Amino acid sequence: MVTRLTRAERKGQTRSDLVAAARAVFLRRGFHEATLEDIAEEAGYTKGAVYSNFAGKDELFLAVLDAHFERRVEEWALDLALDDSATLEETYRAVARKMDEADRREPDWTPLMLEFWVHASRRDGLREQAAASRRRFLALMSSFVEEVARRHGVEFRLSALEVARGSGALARGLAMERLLDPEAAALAPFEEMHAAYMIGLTKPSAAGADSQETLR
Amino acid sequence: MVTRLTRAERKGQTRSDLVAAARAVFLRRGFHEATLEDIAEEAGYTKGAVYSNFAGKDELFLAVLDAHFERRVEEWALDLALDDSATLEETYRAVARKMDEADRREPDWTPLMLEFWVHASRRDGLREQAAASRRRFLALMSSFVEEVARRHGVEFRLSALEVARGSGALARGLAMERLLDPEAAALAPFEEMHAAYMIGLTKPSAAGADSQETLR
DNA sequence: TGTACATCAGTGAACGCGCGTTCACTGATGTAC
DNA sequence: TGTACATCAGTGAACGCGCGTTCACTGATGTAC
Repeated sequence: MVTRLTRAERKGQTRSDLVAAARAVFLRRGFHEATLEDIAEEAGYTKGAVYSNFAGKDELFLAVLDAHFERRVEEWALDLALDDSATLEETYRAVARKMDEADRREPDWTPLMLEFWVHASRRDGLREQAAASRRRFLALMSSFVEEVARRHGVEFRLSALEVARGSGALARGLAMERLLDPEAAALAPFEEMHAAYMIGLTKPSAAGADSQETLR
Repeated sequence: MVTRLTRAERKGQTRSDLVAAARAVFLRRGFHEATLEDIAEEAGYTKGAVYSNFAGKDELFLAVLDAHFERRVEEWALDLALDDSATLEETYRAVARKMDEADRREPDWTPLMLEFWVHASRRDGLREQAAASRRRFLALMSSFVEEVARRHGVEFRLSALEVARGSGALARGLAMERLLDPEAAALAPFEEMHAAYMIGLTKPSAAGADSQETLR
C-alpha cells in the first residue's frame, strides 16, 4: 500500500517536510527562539535529518524564505491578472488592502523576516544570500508595478524598482509599529497613506496621452 | 583631587556609565550578540554592577532606548525651530533629508531597535514598556507635524499621529532594505517618496484659506 | 533472478561553549549617640 | 570630633541551562556481475 520511493524521492520528501515544519516553528517562536530540535520533532525526524539536508539553521531558513516569496509572488500575479479596478487610484488602494490582508493573515511573518535580515546583515555570506533572494522578489514585484503603469498609461517619478521597494517598506514599517501597538495603522489609514504615496509618485505618461487619467 | 561623591551620586554615575557603554556595545554587536560581560567591561565594571542598577538585560536596553529617543526628539525640535523652508514641500523634503542623515550617521540603530521590538513583542510585560516608550516618542513627533501644519495653514487627511507614524515607517522600512543592499533607496529617491507621501496626505485647511499653498 | 558489496539518509547520543543570572562577600559611605 | 554599628554598590566566582553542531552507526536502497 505504501508507495515505494527511490532514495532521491524520499530525500526530497524529507526536505520539504522539514521546510514546512521549519516555517511553522519559525513563525510560532521566531528565528532565534526556534530550535532545530523543535523543527525536527514537528516534522517527525531528528536533528540529524536537518544536517543531512541543510548546512545548518541559516540555510534552512533561506529555504523557508524562498518558498515564502514564491508563494507570495504567485498570489500577486493572480491578483494582478484579476484586477478590474476602474481607476488607477482604486488599483493603488486595492494593493494596500491586499498587503494589509496578507499581514493580518500572517502577522508573524514580517517580524520573523526582519529578525533574520538583521541576523544575516551581520554575516557577510549569509547577507549576500538573503540579498539575492530579496532581489529576485523585488524584480518580480517591479514587473507588476510596470504592468500597472502600462495598463493605465502612466509613468513614475522613480524606477519601478524603487516604487515597489518604497511601497513594501511603508507596509513593513507599519507592521513593525503594530508589534508594539496592535491598534496602530489600521487598514483605512494605511490605504490612505499608500494611495498618497503612489499617486504622488505617478506622473502622466509622455506616450499614451489619450488614456491618461486625472489624479485628484 | 578626586571629588568625593555621595553614594547616590556615585550610583547615578555608574548607571549612566553603564547606559553609555550598553549603547555602544549594543550598536556594535546587536541586541542578542551583545553580552552583559562586554558591556560591563566597556564601562569599566563587572556584570554584577549591571544587576545592581538594572533588573537585567532587557531593562538596561530600555534605558538605552529612552536616552536615544530623548536625544532624537531634541534634535527634531531644534531643526523645526530653525526650519526656514520657503514652501511646505521643501519642509517635507528637508524632513526626509534629516531622517536619511540620521540613519546614515548611525546605521546600526534601526536594526538594533527592531531586533529589540521583535524580542519585546514576544514578552508581554516588556512589550508594554517598549510600547509606552514608543508612544511618548510618537506623541512628540505628532506635535511637530501639527506645528508644521499650523505654520503653513494646512490640514491632513489623517491624524498627525498616523502621519508621523507612516513617515517614520517609510524611513525605517527602507533602512531595513539597506541592511541587505546598501545601495537601496538612496537619498534622492527617498526624498521623492517622502514628499509624495506627505503631499498626498496634505489637504487645504478650512481655516486660514489666505495662507494656503498650492501643492504640485 | 540472485548474491555480495557499496552507498547514504536519517538516528541518537555526546560535545562544547557561551551567557544571563545568582549570591556570598567586601570595603567604603552613612548614621546614631 | 570620635566611635560603633548599619547599609549597600559593586566584586568575583559559580551555577544552570539550552542549543547548534558533530559523529559513529544502522539499515534500507542501489549497483555490479
